Amino acid sequence: MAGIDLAVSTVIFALRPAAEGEVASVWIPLVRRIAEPFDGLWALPGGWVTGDESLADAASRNLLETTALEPSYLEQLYAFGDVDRSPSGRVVSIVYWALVRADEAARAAEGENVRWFPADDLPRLAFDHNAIVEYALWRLRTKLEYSRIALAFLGAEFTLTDLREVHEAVLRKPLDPANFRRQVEPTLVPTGTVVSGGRHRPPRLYRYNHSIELVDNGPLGKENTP
Amino acid sequence: MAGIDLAVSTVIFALRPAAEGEVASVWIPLVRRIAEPFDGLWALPGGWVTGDESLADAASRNLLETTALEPSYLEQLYAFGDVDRSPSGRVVSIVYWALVRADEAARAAEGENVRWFPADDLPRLAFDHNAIVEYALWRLRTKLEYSRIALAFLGAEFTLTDLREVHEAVLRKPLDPANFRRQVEPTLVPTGTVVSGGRHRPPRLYRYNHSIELVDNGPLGKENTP
DNA sequence: CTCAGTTCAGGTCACCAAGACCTTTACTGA
DNA sequence: TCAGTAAAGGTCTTGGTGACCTGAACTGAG
Repeated sequence: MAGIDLAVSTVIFALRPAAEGEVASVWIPLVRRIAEPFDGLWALPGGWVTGDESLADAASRNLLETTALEPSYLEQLYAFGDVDRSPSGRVVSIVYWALVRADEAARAAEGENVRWFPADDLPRLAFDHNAIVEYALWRLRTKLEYSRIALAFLGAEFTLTDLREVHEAVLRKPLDPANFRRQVEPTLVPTGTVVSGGRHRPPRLYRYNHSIELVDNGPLGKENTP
Repeated sequence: MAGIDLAVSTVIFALRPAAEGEVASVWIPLVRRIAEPFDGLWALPGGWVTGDESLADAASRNLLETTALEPSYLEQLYAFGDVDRSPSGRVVSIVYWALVRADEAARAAEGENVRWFPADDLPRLAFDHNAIVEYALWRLRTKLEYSRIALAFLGAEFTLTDLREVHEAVLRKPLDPANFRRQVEPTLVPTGTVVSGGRHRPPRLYRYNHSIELVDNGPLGKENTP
């Protein structure tokens, strides 16, 4: 056990709104490494685990420090521990994945050392981080189909079209509005109000149904923060 | 990061064959702790991660050393890292779960310090190991329904009844033989031979269909050893 | 040799969820 | 007032599932 360093990293997903006739898509923030190894390359935000915080706390803290983001959903992804994944010594990384709302994402100061990238078109990253993002994306897409994590991308109230566009952005394919409604409406509560202003029939606003679990993580349940 | 110890533990599942009119059930081997903390209590087999082996290798090695078992399936379960989970200091445990065949399980020398327990009726265990086993059981049962891990409990050739009994043991409920056949038969290859000797129509023997993936772990894929 | 007992193998039927597609509703802006 | 647009709500078909039934194939008792 001697000589093994323990790190946490987080794959942070946010939606970049549709850019004029486009569809929205999934983006992630990366930080530029300013030291060896992989000096100059982009990498997942992360850092070392301190002795007095849980793994999830360490992930949240690092995320706040490096990108100023607070996630609306946070879940452990996987522990990566191959012997040769870091040229500078043995590092085991506990990786988390997080979802942030669009308004939250705007707070992430872009700059010299923090930049957003489209999740499925990344440059070469430091360490094994390309593979990690690929796996995180797979988890996000898989989980979207059997749980309700899409809500973590949205605010407290939203229309069915908002929610459908989140699904379409993550899954990268159009969904039938009528069928989508049938599937998700039973898990939501209408607020009673509608959104007027569009050149069409005004959509209803919905809210979470808190009596239905957001995701089913089995006995682990309560780690997330939705 | 100073002062954090990194351990691996494994939840090992095996089936105990039906005992006279009973149904088979899931059992796990535990080791008795012979030092503080929790001296005398039962715990999951595990140990420290050395600097020159991957996490999965460390799990396999510890499993072989403490219980003489070699799993037919091995997958990472979760990284447990709460601050107070060990009274003797900060320990982060990467936990794996494994499946072993019945013939393999017989090799696990029961003795003063290794004993098998029924998975859903355990005594109080050391550390947070009760919660860990509960989560591992949930994963096993969940995964059984959407993948083909049940095959890891069986040998190379088996009847549909063998396979169905594995499912019934894990899920703790009887399954309709006809419906079960319809669901799994397309994923198997008949060997052409039958088993005679029973007081009934002789069942066919089947084999894996290697052209179909055992489980879908996405881009992580190849970590297991089925 | 025959038959009762047992499980395997293969089918039917009703039901439900999902996808494709259509109609009506309700609003805005020209 | 009307054209355009998306919401809301429906129908129809299909595929998968659970419940259940029938015949096939074997063994062992009488």
